[in-house]
Formats: sequence, C-alpha cells, structure tokens
Amino acid sequence: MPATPCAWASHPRCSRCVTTATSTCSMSTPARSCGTRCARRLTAARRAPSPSSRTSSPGVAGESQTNAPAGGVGAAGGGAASAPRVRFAPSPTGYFHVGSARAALYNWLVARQSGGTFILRIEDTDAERNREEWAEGIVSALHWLGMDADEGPYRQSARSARYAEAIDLLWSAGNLYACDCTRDEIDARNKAAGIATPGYDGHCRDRGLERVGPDGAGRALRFAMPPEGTTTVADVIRGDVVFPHEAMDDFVVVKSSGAPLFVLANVVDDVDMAITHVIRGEDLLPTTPRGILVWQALGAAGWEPEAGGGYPGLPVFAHLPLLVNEQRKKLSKRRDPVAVEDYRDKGYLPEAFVNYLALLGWSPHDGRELFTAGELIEWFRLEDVNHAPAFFDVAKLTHINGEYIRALPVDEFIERCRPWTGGGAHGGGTGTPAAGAAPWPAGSFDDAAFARMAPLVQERVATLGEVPAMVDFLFLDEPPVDPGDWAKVVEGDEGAAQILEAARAAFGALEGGGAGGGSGSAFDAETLHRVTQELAESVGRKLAKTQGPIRVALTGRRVGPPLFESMAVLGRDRVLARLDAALDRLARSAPAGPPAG
RNA sequence: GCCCCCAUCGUCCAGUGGCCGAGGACGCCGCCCUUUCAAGGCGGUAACACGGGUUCGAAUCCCGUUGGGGGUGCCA
Repeated sequence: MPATPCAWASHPRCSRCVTTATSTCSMSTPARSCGTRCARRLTAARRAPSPSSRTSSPGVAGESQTNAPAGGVGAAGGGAASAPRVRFAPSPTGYFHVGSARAALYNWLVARQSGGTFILRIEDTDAERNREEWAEGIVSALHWLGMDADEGPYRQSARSARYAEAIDLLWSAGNLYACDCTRDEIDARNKAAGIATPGYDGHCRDRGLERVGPDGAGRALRFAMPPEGTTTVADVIRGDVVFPHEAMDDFVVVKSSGAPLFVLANVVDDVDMAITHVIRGEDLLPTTPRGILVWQALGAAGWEPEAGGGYPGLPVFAHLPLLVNEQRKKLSKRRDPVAVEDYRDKGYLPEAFVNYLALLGWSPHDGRELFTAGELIEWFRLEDVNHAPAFFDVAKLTHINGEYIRALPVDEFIERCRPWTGGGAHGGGTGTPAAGAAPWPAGSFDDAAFARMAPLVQERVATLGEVPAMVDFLFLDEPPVDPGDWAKVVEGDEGAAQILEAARAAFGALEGGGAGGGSGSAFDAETLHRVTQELAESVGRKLAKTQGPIRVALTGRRVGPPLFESMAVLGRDRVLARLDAALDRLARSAPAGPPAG
C-alpha cells in the first residue's frame, strides 16, 4: 500500500508528510499537528493487510477499497479542491442530545474555519421518528448554541423519490438482491450452523428473487458484499481502519415496504449534497465501510448527483470519540442528563456550553480552557481530536459556566437573567424556562432592586437558574423560610431572641430614607454593617455569629447575598416588619426560657 | 461468537524518544481572606493498565495480554 497522504484537505502543507513513514513533517505552525497524525496514519497503513483478492460478485469490485486519495491530497472528494461542505445529520428523537451537539459543533467549526458550508439534514427516514416539532427542536437548539445552518434543514422524508431512483439504479446494476428471509429464519439457520450471534448468511443471494413476491408484497433488498478483499476507512482522527469483507454480511438497504435504510439514504444525500467531510460519532465507524461500498457502487452505476459537477470522490471521514457516563457507557437518555434543552433551561450559557463541549476531546496547545467561539474557530484542528471516549462532567461544565457568568458585564447579566426573574420583556430566542418560572408573583418583581443586588448575585451563582433563590426574599411578601435553617439558626440558638430584639431596636433607630426621626443615620449597607457590628459586641459575639438569626429572619435562609446590602434594598419598613414577625414566630413555636439546670 | 475502536491523576486534557523525579484544569482536602455563601489567594492529594521487545535512552515506537467501549436491526 502506498504511503497515504493526510486526508485533511484544509491543511495547507500536509503533502509534505507523504513520502515515508519516518519522514518528519517540517511545517512550522502548529508544529505537532501535521507530522504526528500523518505518521500515525502511515504506520496504521503499513499494518493493513495487502489487498489480494478479486471477485465476480454482483457487487463492486473486490479489490481493496479506500477513501484515501490515490494520487495526492487533491484527490479526496471535493474537500481538497473546493471549500468544505460538512453536514450535521441527526435523527429526530424528541430532544437534542449533548453528543449530537458536540458533533454539530465540530462540523460547524470545520465549516467556519475554512469558508465552508454547514448543512443541516434531518434523517427521518424512519416513520417513527418523524415529528415536525422534533425537527424544530433541533433547529432551535442549534440556534441557541449559535450554530445556525448555512443550508437546510433538509428532510430525508421529503426525498423519497430520490432514494427510489438510487435503488432502481443499484438494482439494475446488480448490486442488490431481493430477500424474503425473516429474522427468525436467519437466526434458526445460524443457530443450526453453530454461530452465536451472527449476521445474514447470504441465503437469498443467488436465488434470483424478484423485488415483489407472488402475493404482491415487496421484498427487502440487500447489498451484495464483495466476498473478498477489504475496505479501508481513511479517518482523519484514527488513521486507516481496515475492514475485511469476509466479516461483513449482506446488509439490508431497502425495507420490504420500499423505504430506504440509513446507509442508502445517508450516502445518496451525501453524494447529492456534495458533502466533502463526514464528521460524526465513533459508533458509526463500523458501518462506514458499507457506506463507502454503496458510494462507489452508485458512482459505478452512473449516478448523477443533484449538485452536478460529476460524481464526487469519497468524503474525508472523522469519527469522534463517544461521550460516556461515569460507568464509561455511551450516554443514555434514560439515566443520563443528555438533553441540551435541559441545560439551557437550568441557566447554562450557550457560549459556556460550547466552550465545554469543545474541550471534550480536544484542547488548544497552550492549555487554555476558556476561549471565544472565534478563538475556537481559529485554533481548532480536527486531527487533534482525542481518540478515547470522554466523560461528560457536569461539575466542570458548571464551573466553566460560573466563569462565564462572572465575566459578564452586569447589565448583560441582568438581561440574561430575565427569563428566570420574569422582569420586563426579554429578547426571546435565547431565553427559556417556561414562563412563570420565577417563584414570585408576576407583578412583584422590581427591576431597580434587582439591579442593586445583581453584582452581588452574579459572583455567587454558577447557573442562571440559581438566581431566583438568591433574591426571592425581595419580591415575596413573606420571606421564604427554610425550615431547616430556621430550626438551626434561630430556634436552635439560645441567643437568637436577644439578637433579634436588639436588631429591631438598633435598626429602628435609623432613618428610613426620608427626613425626620431616628438617629440621623441613613439606612444603608455601611451604616447597617456598623450598627450590627456594635450590636455583636454588645452581646459578646462575633459578627459572623450575630448576623445568622437576622439573615434567616429577613431572607428565610442562612446563606445568600451579603446581608447589609440585602437589608438596604429591602428597606427599613420591611426589615422591621420581618424582624417583628420572626420574633413573633419564635415566641409561638419555641417558648423562650433557659433550659433547666 | 465475529468485526472495529480505545487505554496518562477520580474526571477532562498536556505530553509525539532525552527538557518527565510527568504539567494544567475540574473535583476533593487544608490554610488565608471574610457578615453567611460564593469568589479570590496559597498549599496538598492523585496517573503513565500489565508483560515483552526496539533503543545509549520509552508515558511516547512495535508486539502481546488484560481491561473498557462501539458495532453486529427491514434503527440511525
């Protein structure tokens, strides 16, 4: 097998690495990327068994098939010659999977960094997966992430005529044969043959069945595999992956209903849409050789792509490592938090989410972990993507989200909170939790009050969804008393009543803001801090221990934004009223009196 | 069963034959700061799966083992 040049078309000087497996790429920036990966691929290629077989099957020629360009970089699909055309091709499932989001991101990055086209194609050939709102959900999730498609969304369900053409063509060319075996029959034969869990045994391959049975029912159509030889997937991330044909069975390409299956529809679309780079999950790697065979069979049969311009060479492939859970298993929707919409609703910022997604399987050479989409586009390299599955770590996502929130200008932070605070109108599009998510009555939100608290809240939350609980005490008539906090910090503290009484007196002596009365001191954070400090000294406690009961009385919880600012925003009247109420409640629930003895 | 992929701290990455007595980040632990909680600062914990080989020298290259994962559908 000849040395294989790097298939990564956009790489300006990759052809330098072609010569031998030991040659070192001399390109300067970024130094490691090209030389290393190409070296990897070359060694992988050397490992591949040399093709030797020949076939007379109805399928395509049985020689070693590969998507590696034969004569140099420029031969790989349209990828090298023109701007890349990448596609994100999810099947609608009712929600947007984080793994899909990452695949979409990597595709989007390749398009953006190369002046290419990012195409969205909904793979809904399966009638069960064909709900309109599901497709809309994909579009809106992509929009939220800032990755709008340049083309599409195309719907496979709207392209059946095209698939029918391809099927007829392949049938005429002898690549397909009809099969009327049932799954049970196949299993029975395999079992009899002593094979545990096998594929199709080729039973109908030479029976010459018609596409339609005597009863008028359609038959499934299988692709006739070349019996010998191998097909090689030249993968940008993994190098050459060789699949012996003898280990692949004759796969079904058309259902008995006449509907096309994944490999067929997927390849027809990629050809028609002139896709140059196929970037998707590693779970599709084992089916890629099938797709390559179909791609080649279609070309050999004279298929004319919708896009025109002649039949395209194979696309460049890149199979991304899977995203896994703590059990190292593929993320499952049943037990793992995989819906992007849920993260959106919890208050994760799209830019933070994208940042984290990018880090799952890739990182810039300088070790930076926080970067803008623009920097990502500039630095990202598909060939630098890791090979091993990555654990989707919500804790780290959350940390990064917190970094992004804290970096926001306060004004923007306030705006971004609107979907959760309910105050004013918000721009729509990015927002999200269901309307009325805020825990207070619609009309009681006070923009000015929230604005005063915002800087303090901003540095205390890691997600926007945590914001309401930080400020709800300001917009509710009664503080939302946490039973546990009340029991521990107020009821459980023998000095609480004394502190509350003293606080009531000290704060009451301050002016409420208007003129007249009081000590002449304003009801502001600085003064409140000083007064509370004095109060603490008078009862012989530290400020930290003193503010506890007051905090719970006023805000209902023992943790929250700084107390004195909170009190200032609350205002003198409400502070005094809540202190009274707390004293009242304490008197009723826990009759005072020192414990005996 | 068969085919394929993968293997550095608990996690995500850095590492591409000597600069590695392995670096960063998240998490965790401790200290500092401090009106709670965060944030921030400082310090700490913790990994090259195993065995062979190649080499003067291997986390790095090769082979094998083990382990994990994916695929094996008239799903995608």
